[in-house]
Amino acid sequence: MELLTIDQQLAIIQQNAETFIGASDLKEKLANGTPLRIKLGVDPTRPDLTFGHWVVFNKLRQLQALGHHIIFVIGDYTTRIGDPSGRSSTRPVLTVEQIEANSQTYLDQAFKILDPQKTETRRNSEWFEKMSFGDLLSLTRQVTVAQLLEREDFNKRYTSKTPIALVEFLYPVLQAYDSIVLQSDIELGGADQLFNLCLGRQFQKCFGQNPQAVLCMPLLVGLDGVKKMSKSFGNYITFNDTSTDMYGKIMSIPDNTMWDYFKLLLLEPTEKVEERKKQSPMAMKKELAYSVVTRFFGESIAQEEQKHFETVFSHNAIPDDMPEFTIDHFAQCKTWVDIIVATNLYQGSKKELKRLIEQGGVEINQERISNPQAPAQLTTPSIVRIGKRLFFKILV
RNA sequence: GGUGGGGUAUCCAAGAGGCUAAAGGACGUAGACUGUAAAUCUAUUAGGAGUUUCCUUUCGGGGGUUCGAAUCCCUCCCCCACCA
Repeated sequence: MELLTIDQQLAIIQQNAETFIGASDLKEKLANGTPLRIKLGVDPTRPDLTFGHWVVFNKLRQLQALGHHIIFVIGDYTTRIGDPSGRSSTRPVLTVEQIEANSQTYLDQAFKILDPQKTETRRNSEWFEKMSFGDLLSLTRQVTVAQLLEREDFNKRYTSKTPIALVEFLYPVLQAYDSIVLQSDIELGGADQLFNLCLGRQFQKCFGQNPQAVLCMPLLVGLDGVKKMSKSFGNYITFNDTSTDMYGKIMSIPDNTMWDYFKLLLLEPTEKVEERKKQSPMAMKKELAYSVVTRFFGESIAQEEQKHFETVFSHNAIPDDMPEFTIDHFAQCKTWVDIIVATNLYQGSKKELKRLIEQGGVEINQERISNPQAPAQLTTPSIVRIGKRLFFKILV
């Protein structure tokens, strides 16, 4: 890696990036030869990391491979405010306990991609707990309200008369302060973080530091193929999904969105992706799903999932493996609805289930049932299929 | 602090005493067609039951008027705008 020229390094840094600011500062620093301090902050607002995070983590790994020092910041303190980026309303507040629990799982999950040996982990409560009000005042002096209102999300909310809490204005200020504390040379983030990251740059200048470069990665499009992948839209894949879900979710994305996944998640070069666009989309998507599952679970599980997918969806057949449930008090369960509910394998209300049956969404031993009231004939082990993908076996 | 306008299901949004479990979208789910893609069409979208009907919960919270309230009255909470 020492053999790479500065320009080559810059090229790697910028690969796939949506925005890159501060190249000239960075060149100087690279010329010095000391490893750069790379900061990525994540707010533990939810229990799981999504593939959206994967995009940024990939970049961290790339930078790490160049010999730079990465700092993974858990925004446990900033989460108490709630990042307003891209939001149309104030975030709900989390309890300190929830934040702590999320922080823990974030770390566990992040190291599925990042190398724990080479990552410095920090929590920003470390410095914000100690920060004085005076410190905060001197920070807030450096930003103007006009500047904040120029941000698209704030602007929209302001003009549409949606409330903006004062703390939300403070959020970017705190995030920027992180950069000062950590003396970061590059801050990484999603494209929606542009403002926050730039503010860090601005603040570092105010405090006499050499300003950080800003590196925004594109936002990964979600499973719906329209909106960015996000927990709040429910269009996401998490690091903690089962292999089956991971494979299945990828197969359900619209064709046009899979190219981004190849590029941003698997880091395939553009030429290769262009080549893929000429191939059968179905085959390509299977490759994508296969590679992703391999990445998280290994090759043999990926093979299983591929087989499972082909059995269930391509051949519309019954999979080999499925949960089994023994029903010992059959006498009390007169209908299929009762039996299915008794298994606890179906999430949802009874009413929903009845509706599903009426609409032809439930099969018993490959036979569609249509009357939720009809008594169940349960004399032999039966295979229940609900919707397209939920299978289980009832033993007597 | 003053004046005015608001809070309806996951979201947007109608309704202004009974026909309202609450129009219409969006999202979601299931089915058809397919490649678990897109597009399109259909159904459905509070919970429970003895299921062509009944019960419970729901229109910001609480209380009241009425045979009957999302709709009227009282009170509390919250939001928005304009003026200061």
